[in-house]
Amino acid sequence: MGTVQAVQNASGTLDERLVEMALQMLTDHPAEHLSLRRVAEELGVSHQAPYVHFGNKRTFLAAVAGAGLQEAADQAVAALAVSGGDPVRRLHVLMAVYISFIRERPHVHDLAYGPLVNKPDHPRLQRAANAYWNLLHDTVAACQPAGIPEPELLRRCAAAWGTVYGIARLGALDQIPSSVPGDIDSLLHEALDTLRLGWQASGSVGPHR
Amino acid sequence: MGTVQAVQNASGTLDERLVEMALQMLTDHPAEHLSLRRVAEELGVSHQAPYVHFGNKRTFLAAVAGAGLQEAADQAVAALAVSGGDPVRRLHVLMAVYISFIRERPHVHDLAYGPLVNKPDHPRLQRAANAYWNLLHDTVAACQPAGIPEPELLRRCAAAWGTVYGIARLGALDQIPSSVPGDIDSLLHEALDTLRLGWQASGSVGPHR
DNA sequence: GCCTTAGGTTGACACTGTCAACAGCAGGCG
DNA sequence: CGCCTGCTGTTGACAGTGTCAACCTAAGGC
Repeated sequence: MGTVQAVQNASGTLDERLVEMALQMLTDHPAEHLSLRRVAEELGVSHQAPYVHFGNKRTFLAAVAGAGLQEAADQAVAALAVSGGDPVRRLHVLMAVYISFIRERPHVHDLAYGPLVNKPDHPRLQRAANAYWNLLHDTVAACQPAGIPEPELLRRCAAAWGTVYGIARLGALDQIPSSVPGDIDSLLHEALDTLRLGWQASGSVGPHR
Repeated sequence: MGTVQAVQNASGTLDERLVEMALQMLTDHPAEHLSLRRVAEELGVSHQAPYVHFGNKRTFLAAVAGAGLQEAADQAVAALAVSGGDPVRRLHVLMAVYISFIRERPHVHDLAYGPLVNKPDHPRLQRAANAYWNLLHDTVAACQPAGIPEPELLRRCAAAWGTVYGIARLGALDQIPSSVPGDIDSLLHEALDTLRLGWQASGSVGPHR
């Protein structure tokens, strides 16, 4: 059944279809349980087909991660495009999109930022990761006081990313004890606000608006 | 060679030795690449021995994660025991120990809090995770104003954990762009201080000292 | 003395990633 | 035209994996 539908949906070169199929499989199962052979079989090609195009599993997974991450970055861009001009609001929008990425496609996120692949494994992953980071950089920058030095800005980007990443991932992994009240979303936005308040309190001026 | 040394180091019941051997192997390689058969072989027993005691790989890994996490929790207790009475300092000590756990035994940490195992998979993991959380809870609590309601305290624990976890893990995975200046440690302590400042600014009173 | 049971072994199975060899088929060039 | 070269893909094999089933063996209880 799955095979038939997959074969019907034949468009683009084989390597693109392989990546797309893997991405589709990642909605249900984590990357650790993804088998090159099953991806090929689902597409009705031989078990060696992925190997022809990508050389080894790691490279293939990196290509899949790159495609998935680029998709997420595109969604973020789209969301930012309709979110008005207020910098703080834009930051929350970006983070909300990132969180929903982690929640809705956890296996893709884990793959892209996990230990299974490295950014140099495939140029596509490298590009997508850069795109996402630049998005974060620009959005955080708009929330900072005018004269903030670039090094400090970069450190705040990393801190904001780490905070959101950490809480969202712990939540997605169901590691936050059930005794903690409220949902992950509110926890996240609260933490982000706390971080901004802390910056304000420690740094020179308030947020730039 | 490895086998000989391992067999010489024969003490305790077989299930304990299996866990210890797996823990030892996790210093070099991630849990994904850990094979039940190689653990058994290294101990000079049959490939089915782990299966006799733990039933399946998941349960075995959960037992390994429990042992490793308990070890880390013990280290944290030891560090707190000699860190004086200042609550803020104690929080930083706890986080420093946690960070060094992530950095020095990343595969054990990833196993314990990653998707490969769940807490219910083995009582030992459940216990160790609870122990660590309680440690965090008490240490964070001591930094809060006297009358803070328990729900808010729990949320702050989760936020602090998520922040440290996120930054430390991104760092351990080498995901923080090299353009970000400074080392991960300073980034972490800074983020933790920023968080505390934010709590101070938002919450009613300052930290309890 | 026999039976039960826990601890451990052997052998098999399906599945995985990867390697090697081969097949069709396009295009370039004599 | 004939040949050759490279790309795209296949088939077959190999070692390694988790797991299942059957067997063995030694200790302890009745």
